Amino acid sequence: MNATATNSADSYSISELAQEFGITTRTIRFYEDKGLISPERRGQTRVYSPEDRVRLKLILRGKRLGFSLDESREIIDMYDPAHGNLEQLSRLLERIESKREQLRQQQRDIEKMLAQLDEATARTQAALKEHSN
Amino acid sequence: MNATATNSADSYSISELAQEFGITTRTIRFYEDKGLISPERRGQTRVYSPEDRVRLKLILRGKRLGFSLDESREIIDMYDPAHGNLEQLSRLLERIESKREQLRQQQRDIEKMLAQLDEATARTQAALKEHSN
DNA sequence: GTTGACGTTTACGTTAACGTAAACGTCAAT
DNA sequence: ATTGACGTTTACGTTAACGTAAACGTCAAC
Repeated sequence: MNATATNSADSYSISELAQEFGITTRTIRFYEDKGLISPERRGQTRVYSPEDRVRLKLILRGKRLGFSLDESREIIDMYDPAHGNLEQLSRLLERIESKREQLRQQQRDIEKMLAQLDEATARTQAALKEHSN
Repeated sequence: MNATATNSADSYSISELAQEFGITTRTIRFYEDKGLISPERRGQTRVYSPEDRVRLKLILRGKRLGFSLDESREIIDMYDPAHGNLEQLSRLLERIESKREQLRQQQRDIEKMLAQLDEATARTQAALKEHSN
């Protein structure tokens, strides 16, 4: 009943993660190629930490919002300890605010679309009533 | 001061729409190729109606939400008079509800991302304070 | 009458995000 | 010792959504 049967610490195999998130192992390796995840190696085999899992989660969440991998990478980079100098830090703040604005735009878009769908539902149900003549 | 200087009714040229929405004319023609817009022709020239403009708006809104052109087409199709038979109508209702669920998922994703960005802001500001030593 | 702004079609090029296949290693089970 | 499940690398293929260039028509302006 344990997801990491043979592993001592919290770690995952590539196929475990693939199955959990409904993606292929090829996809996960592709993300590694693009520098989004860097799992450890036990010999030649990839071993994923809980942090790696979180990164995957963030990537897929970004995907659902239509973000590119580069954009997701940006968001992930915003998460870890801002290690830069003062200028880098203020630019980071700007980028964060920029993302925030983008997300707010998406919220507005969603509201409008949901309203449209409400209307569509109404019209369709009306058309259905017409059919019951 | 009129957007449709030489036109009698409400209509737009391809470059007017391109400029208004910040896209290229090539993009608009591409959407036409894909069957998302079907402007009239005055001779060989495309003439866009207000309805065409709305369609464009919906497409671009979909884009901002990461929807493919096919998905946007679906949403647009949901808007016009549901002309089908009873079975088609109920399937339409299902598709609408499906889209609605997808949008709700996006709302949740956005909430979580915004929370992450809040944390990121806090950490970055903390790092900035460290710098003022 | 030619220049320039705007339009057209046709077609090849490009980038992102994987899919898919080949060819191979490894280890547990039969 | 061979089968099967899982892992690896390398590499070519694919789809979506345009970009870009070529080659041309049209119409008002100079």
